[in-house]
Amino acid sequence: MKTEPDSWRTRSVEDFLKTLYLLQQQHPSVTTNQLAHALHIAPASTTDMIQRLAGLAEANNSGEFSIPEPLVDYRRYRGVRLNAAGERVALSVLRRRRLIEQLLCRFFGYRWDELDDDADRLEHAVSVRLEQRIAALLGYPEFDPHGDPIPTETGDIPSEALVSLAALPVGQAAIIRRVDDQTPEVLRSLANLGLVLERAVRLRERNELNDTLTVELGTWQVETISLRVAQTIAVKRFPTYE
Amino acid sequence: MKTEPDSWRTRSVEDFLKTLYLLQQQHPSVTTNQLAHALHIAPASTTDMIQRLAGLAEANNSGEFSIPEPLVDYRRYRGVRLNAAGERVALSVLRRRRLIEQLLCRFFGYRWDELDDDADRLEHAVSVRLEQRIAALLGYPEFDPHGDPIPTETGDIPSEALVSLAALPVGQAAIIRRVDDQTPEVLRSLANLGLVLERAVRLRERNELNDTLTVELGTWQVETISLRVAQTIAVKRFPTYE
DNA sequence: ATAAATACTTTGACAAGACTAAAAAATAAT
DNA sequence: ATTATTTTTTAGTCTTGTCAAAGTATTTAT
Repeated sequence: MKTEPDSWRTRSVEDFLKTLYLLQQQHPSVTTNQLAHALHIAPASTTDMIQRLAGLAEANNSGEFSIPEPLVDYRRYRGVRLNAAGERVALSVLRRRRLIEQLLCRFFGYRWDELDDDADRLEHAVSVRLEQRIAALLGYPEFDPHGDPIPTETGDIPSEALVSLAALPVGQAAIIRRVDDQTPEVLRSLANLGLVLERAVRLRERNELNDTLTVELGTWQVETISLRVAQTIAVKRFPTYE
Repeated sequence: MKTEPDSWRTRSVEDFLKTLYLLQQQHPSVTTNQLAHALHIAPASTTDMIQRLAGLAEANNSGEFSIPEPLVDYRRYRGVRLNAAGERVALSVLRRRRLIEQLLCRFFGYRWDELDDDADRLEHAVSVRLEQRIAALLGYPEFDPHGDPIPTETGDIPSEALVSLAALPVGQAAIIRRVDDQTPEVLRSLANLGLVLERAVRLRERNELNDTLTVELGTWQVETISLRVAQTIAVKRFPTYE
C-alpha cells in the first residue's frame, strides 16, 4: 500500500480548485459552464472533474483515481462549491501562484502584464521547499504584483479595508493596492499612465456624462480613465496627500 | 495549419535527448538498455521513443506525433546517436537545467546534493524568456554548481584543461572545478570535508595499498578520500599554492 | 402550459506515455 | 557450426486527460 502523498494533486485538479475558488469570490454557487469557460476545457470534462472531486468517481471512465476526501459540495444541475478541505487546497495553490508572480516581478523584471504564461507553467513545478525559500527570499510578502493577497501557509488571507477607486469621494486621496483586471492591454496602459501599485492618487473629478474619472498623480500629473476600469482598481483611503 | 512551435518538445523527449547526450560523452554509441536504465523506463518504451526521434513513427501506436526533422541516427540493434539537430536540442535542454541548478544554489540556498528533485521539476517549466533572465541575474555563469559547463545560447561549451584529482602528481596543487559524481551522499560528504568547488588542494600522498589519497586543504587541514571518489573530481592544475 | 432555449450529463473516442509478454536478432559459448 | 544467452524489437494493453456528439434536465418566453 503505497502512501505516495498528494499524487492526486495533478495539474488539472489544482487548476480546477484554484479557478473554482476565484469564481466563488463573485458568485456564491458556480455552474459547470462558468468553470468550463474559465478553465478552457469542454463542459463535459468539467462535469467529469467535479464528480471526481465530489467523491463520485465510481461509474465513470476515470479509473479509480482516489482522492482522500471530497473537496467540493455538488448537487447535479445545481452548481458546485468548495468545502473546507477543498478551500484549504485552493488556498495553498493560490499562495504558490502569487509567490511565483511576485518572484518574477521582483527578481526577473517581469511587468505585471507579462506574468500569466510563465506563472502558469511554474505553478505546478515548484516544490513545497522551493515555495518556502521563495517566500523567505521575498521577505514573506502579503500581496502579489496585482495587489491580490497571498494566503499564509496556514491559510489566512491578509486583508486591508479597500474601496474601489470609482467609489472614492471627489478630493479624497488614496493608495492603489490592487487591480482586479487581468487583461494585459489594460494592465499595460494603466502602468503607462503611472497607475501602478502603491501609487498615491487623488480623485479630482467624476464625469457622469461620459463615464470617466479624472485623477491627480503627484502634484502636476492629471489623467483620465474610464469608470469601468476605475471599478477594478482597489485603493486604500489615505487621510492626507501631498 | 497551426504553427504552434515546439509542441513536440515534450518532457519525455527533452529528458531523452539530454540523457542520450550525457551517455554519449562516455560511450560513442549508446544502446537501448543503457538509455532505458538511465531514464528509468522500460526498454520497449525506449525503442518507441528512439524510433519516433529517428523519424520512423508510422507503423507504431504513437499517433502522428510529428517531429520537424530526425534528431538521432539509428540502426536497429546497433545503437543510437544524436545527429547535429539533436545535439542542438540536447544542449539547450542542458543549458536550462544547469542554469536552474545554479539559481537554486545561489539564490535559494540549496546545497549541491539537494538539487536533483527540484531541478527535474523546473526543467520543463521554464520558458525561454525566463531562462534568459535567469542567466542575466546570475551574470551569465559558465559552470553549474557541480562544475559542469553551461552551454551558451549558441551551443558552445565553456571548457578548461582539467585533470582528475587522482591523476595529479604528489605535491602538485590544484583547484577543484567539477565533481562528476551525482550521488547526494557522496556530494554531502565531500562538502563536509571541505572539498567544494573553487577550493585549492594539494596532493600529499597516494596510498596504492588501500586505494586512498591524502590531500592538504589550506595549511593545516589534511583529509583522506578513496581513489574512486578522487577520480570523479576534476581539478585545474595550479602552479603555486599557499 | 408548453415549446424553445439553455444548461448539464453520458457515451464513446483519441492521444501520449508507459507497461508486459513474447518474438526476433545479435552475441557468446560449447 | 550450432546452441544458448542476452539484447532489442514488436505487439498489445493500460492510465490519465482531453474532446465531440448526442441525450437529458431545467428554465424562459410566449
